[in-house]
Parts: sequence; C-alpha cells; structure tokens
Amino acid sequence: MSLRHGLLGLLNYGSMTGYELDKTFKDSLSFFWQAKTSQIYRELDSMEGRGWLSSKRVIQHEKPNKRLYTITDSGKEELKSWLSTPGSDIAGATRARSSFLMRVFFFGELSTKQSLEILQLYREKCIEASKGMGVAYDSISKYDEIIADDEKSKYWYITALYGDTFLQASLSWVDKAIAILKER
Amino acid sequence: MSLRHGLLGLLNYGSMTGYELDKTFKDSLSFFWQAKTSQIYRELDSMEGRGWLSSKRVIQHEKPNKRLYTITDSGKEELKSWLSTPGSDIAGATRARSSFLMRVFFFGELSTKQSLEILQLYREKCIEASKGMGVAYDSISKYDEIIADDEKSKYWYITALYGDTFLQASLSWVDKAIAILKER
DNA sequence: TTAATCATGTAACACGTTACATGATTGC
DNA sequence: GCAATCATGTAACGTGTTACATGATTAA
Repeated sequence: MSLRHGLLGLLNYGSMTGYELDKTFKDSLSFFWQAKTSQIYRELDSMEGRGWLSSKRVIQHEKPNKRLYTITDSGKEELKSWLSTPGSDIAGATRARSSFLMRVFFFGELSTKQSLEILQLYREKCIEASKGMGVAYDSISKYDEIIADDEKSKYWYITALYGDTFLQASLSWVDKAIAILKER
Repeated sequence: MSLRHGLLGLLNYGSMTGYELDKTFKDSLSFFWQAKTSQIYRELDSMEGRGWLSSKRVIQHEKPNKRLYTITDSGKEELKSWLSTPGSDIAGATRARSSFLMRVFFFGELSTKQSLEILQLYREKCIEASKGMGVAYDSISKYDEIIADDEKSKYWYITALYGDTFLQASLSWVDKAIAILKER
C-alpha cells in the first residue's frame, strides 16, 4: 500500500499532527496519490499499531488539542525497505488508470458533437492544470527552504517535472483526438 | 463507478459470458482500468440485481456450463446517461495516480546509484510497454472486423493513441530524470 | 455575520485484492 | 505427462469514499 508509505516519508522529514500531514500530503503528493482526511487519521492509527509511529497528545488552550506523530526506528526501516524494493508498482506505472479514457473508448455511442464537447472540456482542464503547476513548484521551493536538502528537493523537482510532461502529453493527445473527430 | 460501466459498454456490443467479458476487458480496457476476474463476476451479479442485465444459463456437454449476459433497455439507458455526464472523472484525468511517482518523491533517502537503477528499470518497462502497443492496435483491428463500425473503432484508435502518447511522455521524462541525476 | 481555518475523529458503505475450490479438455 | 484453456464462483480482508459530529478563533 502507498498511503502508508507516503505518510511515513513525510513524517521522516519531521514530526507532524494528522492535520498537518493531511495538508502536507495534499500540497505535495496529491498529484500522484489522493487521500481523504478520514483515511489519513485511520491510517495513522493503524501505523501506530504496527509500531512505525509514536504519538503524543499536545494540550493547547487557545486552539483544540492535537496529537503529534513521530516516526520510530522501525518506521524508518520500513520506509527504506519500501523504497528499495519497487515491486509491482513499476509495472503499473506504465499504464494510465483513467476512468475518463474508459469513457472515451465508448464514445461511439454518443454523437460526434457531444464527444467533441467533452474532449474540449478535458482540454481546458489540462490547460488549467498546466498553469497550476506553478503552484507545485512554489510549494517545492517553500519546503526546500524549510528542509534545505538538495538531495531531497532534487527528487521533488523531478516529480514535478513528471507532472508537466504528463500534462503536455495529455494536451497534445487531446488535440490529435479533436483533429481526428473534425477531419472530413 | 467505472468497472460497472465498462462492462455495460462491452455488453452493449453483444451478449457475453463472464469469462468472455473478463478476457475482452483485459484485451481492450486494461490499459486504463484493471479488474480481477472475481470482481467481474461479483459486479455482473450486482448489475443483474439493478436490472441492467439479464442472464441465461447455457448447458454445455463437452465444456462446463456457462451464463450468458445480455444488456437490458434499462442498462442501455444507464450507459448513455453515464457517457453523457462526465462528472468528476474529467478532473481526475488531469492527475496521474501513481505509487511509483510517490516513491520517486522520496528517493532522497536512497543513494543516487540506487535511484538510478530503479529509474533505469522503469525506463526498460516503458520501452517494453511501448513495443507492446502493437498488440493493442492488433486487438482493435480484430474487434473492428467483428463489429465493423467506424464510429466505434475510431474511438478505440483514439484511446490507443493515448497509450502511445503517455508512454512516449513517460520515456522522455525518465530520460530527463536520469540526465539530472547523472549531471555533475 | 458568514466563511474559513484549526483539529479531531466515527460509522457505514463501496470497491479492489488475495486466496481458495473444482474439474474436464486440448495442445506441446 | 504437464500446462494452459474453459468456466464459474465464495470468503475474507484491505483500501477508498461519503456522511456525520463538534466547536472555538480569525479574517473579509
């Protein structure tokens, strides 16, 4: 499973509360992996049960109390071992799980006009997302300043680069698709 | 949900057994959506419960008996309505859910040598998958001969084109990533 | 004064994965 | 003789999603 290890990776940068993890996850990893707040809390609980994390209740007076999670040695081991054995997900990475593309496969049931409308909507979303990549790079710079570690931020940059490449490819595909539907 | 509608789409081309659906799904849609055999049988059951399908037991003597599924009018309606309302999945399509990329994000914890090895493995998988696209196009031609409908096969071709575009982009990204790690 | 932020969770349900079970026929 | 293909499923478990619940502080 991945959410587990994503959280482990983030906690390896420093202790955080569930709330902070949720936001950090959404800031940094949500392009590749989405998770709901409720799932994150449940997962933290189960990770603590496995001994990968320890937690401390922090009493606050002006704000609600919070629970601060810290990665344990056993958690660090698990993270390293997960990172160094990229089992099946390397194969899965050469496929693009997408319910949208599955729809497109069946667009023969719609009119060309309707299909075109949907593809054009997708095109706009791609352009929007592409513009939004700036925020991702900003986010990387921000965390880079806090953590200040070139070895780490280099990879953050590489993943952001993937986002760019992916969105450009998506755009170039949808333009080809629209052209095919318009020809003749 | 998507598996449901994928199966509905396939059954709209003609009646099939669970076994045939499983193979057809894996032949045609598995680049975008993966499903286990057991899940397909369970789903067919639940779809019949909703009245989207009807089924008939076919008694065979030389082979095991089978159950033939046929889409109902209500199922056809559901398919059309799903196709024409591309709700949230159009937004999701501009993100690339990938546990592999999440790993890469944390590669700072590994040595550059190890990271390079994993990226090179990924590179090979991309090339392999890229070569495998030929099979996908063959599969399209095969079904195109059976179904003989340009309106339909046009979209099959467009989705295969996505596969190609995606794999080329993945390759181009990993080459950039490897270059970054090798520089200096 | 209304919405957003801070901060945590529970419960129920939906979907995906793994393991197991059966047994005949056909091709290498 | 052994593996693959045909053909169907059940049970248990793991993961993801939706809905609900609470309540103070701060910025527009």
